[in-house]
Amino acid sequence: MIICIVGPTAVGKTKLSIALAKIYNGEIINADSVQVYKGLDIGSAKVTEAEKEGIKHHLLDIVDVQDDYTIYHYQKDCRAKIKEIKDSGKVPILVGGSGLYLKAALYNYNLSEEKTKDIEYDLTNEQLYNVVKEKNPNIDANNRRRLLRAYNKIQKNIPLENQELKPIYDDIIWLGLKTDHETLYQKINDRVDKMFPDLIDEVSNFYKQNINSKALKTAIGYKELYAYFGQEKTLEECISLIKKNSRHYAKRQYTFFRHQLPVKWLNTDYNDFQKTINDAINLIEKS
RNA sequence: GGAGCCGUAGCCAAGUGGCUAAGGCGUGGGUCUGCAACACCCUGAUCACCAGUUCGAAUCUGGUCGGCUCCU
Repeated sequence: MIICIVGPTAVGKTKLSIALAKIYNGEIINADSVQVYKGLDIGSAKVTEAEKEGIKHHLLDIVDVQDDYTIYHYQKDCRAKIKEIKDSGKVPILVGGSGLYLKAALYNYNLSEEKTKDIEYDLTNEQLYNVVKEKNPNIDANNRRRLLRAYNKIQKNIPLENQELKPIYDDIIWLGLKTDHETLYQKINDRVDKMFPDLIDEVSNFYKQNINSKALKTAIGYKELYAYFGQEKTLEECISLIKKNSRHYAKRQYTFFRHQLPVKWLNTDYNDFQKTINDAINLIEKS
């Protein structure tokens, strides 16, 4: 059995995962693209030692912020951890909001290490699209990043994958935590407010060292504060931007989990979390 | 009581007689086989109300309602 707990940011995944780990003799594998980095603790809402309650956690703090970690690395690391935990007779519990990371780890994505990054070509989107559509007619004609990705592959003679995607394990239980939008948005706002002022220290440390890695340029809570330290925005503007970006992110997460993965949903009951845990157990027992 | 300004989508806002009322933000809905906390797409209007002028009105005129500023 592999349990996957997904859902938007701030919905209570961490809490549920600890409870289930205790019940099912599980160990937790992080499935969050930011929490793999060392030092990105507050902004990514990483579990604290106290919150872990002695449950073993994997794939947290495994890379330095200046290094780039991608879906390829996650696929490899996560599969290794699943095997390791299963071999020890325990239940792997994957927890996180990075949908593509989970899908890559658990589905038959055919990834291999790429030494070089995609290069920019002096071509318009339309020109790229005209080449790429021959191999992948479904590609989004406006999405330059994905067009470039496909174009680079074509230039390097790497075939564009088109085999059917399916899970590589047959014992995955997908649990999705959700709550109504109003409550969730309130939770997100509260969570962001509580990150301050500590988050400022966390980020200024990296800013002073002039680190501009992928993680810091893309993670919510970090990229916004860089604009504050760069004096492009006031702190107040940054905070509301962090909240806004978190809300947008939560919305995209819902969409991804709803449509890309066979998730069984349950509601978070903030007043009686034991009820949420029981609901989760019921879903697991039925599977 | 008098004078002036204003009323366009949830918010901001362009348009001041003529194609189908710009745009931004938010909201909602999506896409996804390698940067995924990424990138991208879709989404809305009895132009305050009523009457008039006109071939044609958000735009001009009158009235009503509402708001703001100033004067007494």
